[in-house]
Amino acid sequence: MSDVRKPPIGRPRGFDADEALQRAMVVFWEQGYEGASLTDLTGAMGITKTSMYAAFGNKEDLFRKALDRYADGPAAYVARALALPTAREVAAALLAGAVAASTTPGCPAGCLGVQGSLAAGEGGRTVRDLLADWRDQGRTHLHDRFRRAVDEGDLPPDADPRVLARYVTTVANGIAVQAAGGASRDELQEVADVALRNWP
Amino acid sequence: MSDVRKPPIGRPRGFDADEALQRAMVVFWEQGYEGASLTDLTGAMGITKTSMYAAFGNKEDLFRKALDRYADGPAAYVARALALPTAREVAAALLAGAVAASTTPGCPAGCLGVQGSLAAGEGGRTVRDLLADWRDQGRTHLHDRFRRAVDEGDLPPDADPRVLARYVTTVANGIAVQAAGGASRDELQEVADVALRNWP
DNA sequence: AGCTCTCCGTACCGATCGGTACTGAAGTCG
DNA sequence: CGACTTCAGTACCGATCGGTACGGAGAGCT
Repeated sequence: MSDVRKPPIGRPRGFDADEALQRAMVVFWEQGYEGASLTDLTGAMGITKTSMYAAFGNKEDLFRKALDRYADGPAAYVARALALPTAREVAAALLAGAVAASTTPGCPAGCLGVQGSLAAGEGGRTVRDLLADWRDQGRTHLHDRFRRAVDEGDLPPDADPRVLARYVTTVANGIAVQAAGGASRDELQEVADVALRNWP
Repeated sequence: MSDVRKPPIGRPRGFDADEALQRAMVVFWEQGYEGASLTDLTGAMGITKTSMYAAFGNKEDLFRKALDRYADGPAAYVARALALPTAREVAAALLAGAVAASTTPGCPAGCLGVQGSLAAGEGGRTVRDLLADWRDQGRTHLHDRFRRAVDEGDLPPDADPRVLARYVTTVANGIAVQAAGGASRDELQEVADVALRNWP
């Protein structure tokens, strides 16, 4: 913590760590945490195991960093949606973002935060809980946003921001599952539209 | 196929195959297909690997049989819901059933058909596709049921049974993900209620 | 009894898992 | 240049993966 910038002594690394992390994220996204072997990961990253361990720690650390990158990249729509002026716009943008992110051509179908690890064996419990916390954090932010909307009169006073946040999150999660099963972008956008027809 | 009943020659098996399959189903439900090792499975089943292979084939066959059992057991609410007289009752029973099955005390949280395998490595693709087909089959049945409801005048003529079926399925899948993340039965039932507030 | 067939426990198979030690090359400094 | 440091590749680690060969034990039949 004393010196955040360390002088580049020695041979500099011969690969782009950002690019490598991006590739790793895609592999985790497609195959899940347990389903992605180090061979799969390093193969896609274009580096050897040694380089991966030196640069990222271990498999679990790599997944954490990949999840951070996912949050800042494909899942950045969440933060953008939360900043919109009305609760209805927030909900609509969140679901539209989930549909878009889960059906982006060239990217794996679905959501890393869901299919990265839903059920896991002994070794994958930590990551499973990490993802559960990650999803729950998104739901909590939405809850806070909807509570504010009630305070501001944007949502009617009898609206329950807790249940609404859980509802929107549930639909978004369901969209991810549907996308993983092959549903198309248009089909899922129709679902998102239906889900908001009853907005208070 | 010529003789469906084969005489019980030789030593009869010393364990209850139904009970063993039930235990295996629970392990798959809790840990997913790839996350459940043969050691986990046979340990919970109370038999050895040899007995398992003799009685069920291999791991993939065991999963198939466990999924069948899941469909006839915890997921039997689907067939019951489809037989209800009105589309609204069908949808409500389906979501309530998903909530109940995903939050049954003493059973793993969530739905085997979802968390059994959403994303998988090389070896788990077959099972992943099997589950995707399984989910899609449920959606198709719901689609048929809603189309019939439109024909019968139970649903308004402008209702789109395809989108409605996809919507209900999506919410049900989302409920499973939420349950896997620790959501309670009451919270999810509230979500199910909200999801049906706009029913046509 | 004696035969036959199956069950079930052990011990083992090659492959792969995540992770590491070691080596030689290659870049950056004095 | 020469010292230093980190790179990347190979070869390997013990553990575990799904799956099997084998052999003694036990139950049903004649």
